[in-house]
Amino acid sequence: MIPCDKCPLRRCQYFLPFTEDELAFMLRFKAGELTVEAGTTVLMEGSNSPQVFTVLSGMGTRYKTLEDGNRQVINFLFPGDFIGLQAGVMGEMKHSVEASAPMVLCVFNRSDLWNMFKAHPARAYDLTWIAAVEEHFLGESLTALGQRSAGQRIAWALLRIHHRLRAVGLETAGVVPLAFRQQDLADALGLSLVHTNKTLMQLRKSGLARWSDGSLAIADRTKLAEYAGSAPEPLEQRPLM
Amino acid sequence: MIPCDKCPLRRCQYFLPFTEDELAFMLRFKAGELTVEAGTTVLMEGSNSPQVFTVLSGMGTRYKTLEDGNRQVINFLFPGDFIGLQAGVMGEMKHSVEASAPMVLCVFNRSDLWNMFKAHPARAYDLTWIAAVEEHFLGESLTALGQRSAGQRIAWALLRIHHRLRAVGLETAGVVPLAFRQQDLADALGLSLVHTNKTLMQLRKSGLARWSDGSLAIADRTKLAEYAGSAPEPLEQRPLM
DNA sequence: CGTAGGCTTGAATATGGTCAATGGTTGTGG
DNA sequence: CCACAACCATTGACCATATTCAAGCCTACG
Repeated sequence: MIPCDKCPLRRCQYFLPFTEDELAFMLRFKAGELTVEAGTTVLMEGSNSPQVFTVLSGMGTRYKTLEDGNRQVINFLFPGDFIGLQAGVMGEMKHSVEASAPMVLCVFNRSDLWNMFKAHPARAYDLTWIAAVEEHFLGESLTALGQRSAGQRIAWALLRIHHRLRAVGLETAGVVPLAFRQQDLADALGLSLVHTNKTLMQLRKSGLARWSDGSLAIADRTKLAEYAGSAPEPLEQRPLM
Repeated sequence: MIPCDKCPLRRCQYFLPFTEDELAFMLRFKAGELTVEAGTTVLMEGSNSPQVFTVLSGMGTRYKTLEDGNRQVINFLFPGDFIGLQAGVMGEMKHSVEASAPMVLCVFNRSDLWNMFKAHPARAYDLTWIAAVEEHFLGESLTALGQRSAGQRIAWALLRIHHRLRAVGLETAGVVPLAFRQQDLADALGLSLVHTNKTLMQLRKSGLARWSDGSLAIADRTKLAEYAGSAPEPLEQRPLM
């Protein structure tokens, strides 16, 4: 198990640094590590997990399944993302979590959360901050689904994913690894698989973005952002739990 | 100014009750009241408000405006909703807030938030809980936009609004007041105004839901939920800030 | 009385969905 | 080593849902 003081994520500028005090707390707070292979369901909608997690490495999806079998991917999970807040404070998960690639998760005990609020207000504040960031991103997603065309949505999603992976140091010469299926993206953006495929093909042919064989290459982010109809967002720091 | 111990919202079963201790804290925490008329912008995207709010009465919208002038309504605001978390913890609002009807807001100083985390972990925990509830609702909205047809979306939205207003005691014989324009609903659901209008008309003709002149009447919630393709959700309690 | 804002309606159009079939790759068992 | 199944990506044809455009109506308000 990687102790928090040796956590590779702490080297990313994307995350706010820990104070000595916080680091000491996290070392005790981290209860273990969970390694899962691609395809594993980590948390189930409606479950009452005794644990909460932080993604240490790998990728996954949060999603909801509807009565009619349709699926909505709420968002994609990348290193540094916190999982299980709803179970943590509300007592029940409102969506499921599945690994799309081999994943390593830091495990925390839900019962320790309350202690954190009592004894470590700074960490509690950070957790709320993380929740606010999540809320912000969901608002962005909602805006994409509500106001953008299929092409713009896909461009926007690829940009956002690229941006997020760059933030955790997974980019090399404009290329990032991407472990999802086209179906996942389609389910995230409210598009059919067929249309998603055709649109991705267009982006590929126009040279704006190339996603195939688990790799996403974006040559000119500014141009893609223009196509997506969204300003390229700056890299804002956020806390890491 | 209504002191928190006399807050009418506390009488709603929808909200978890305060302990004596919490009530005492809230009495000091509440810094004032803000009364605005319909059409007023309470918070602007990008602003760095020194205050955060709770809706005491009235209705409003959270929304984002895009480069092209399009607008996405993130959600509707009702009594008991907390506003400004993002500015509170992240330092900047990511959406705007506008009053759709005369609104009274409880005002809190952003600078007191950190004191709350240090001195009142139970209230801090509740704030995180509120954030998690918000996240849950946004996920539901995302699912509605991504997976449901126009008719289902509108039925779903009307149900949810009805449900929320019932929770704060604003229902009388299946009827709730509703201060929004059709354009607001259209912008919330990613539909055009024209199509929203026609769909509302259909719901009216089929007798499932009747929204006109600022009143929404739902005769049979079960039937409407069936039409919306969603299970009628139970009333879950949440904290009030 | 004139204007503005919001609601209503019809017709033409387009964006994206559905259906159906094919190809490539991987893994498994005979 | 080959046959087969499973899974995912790809493509074409057709169709439906929802958008856009355009106009008329009603009410509130100055």
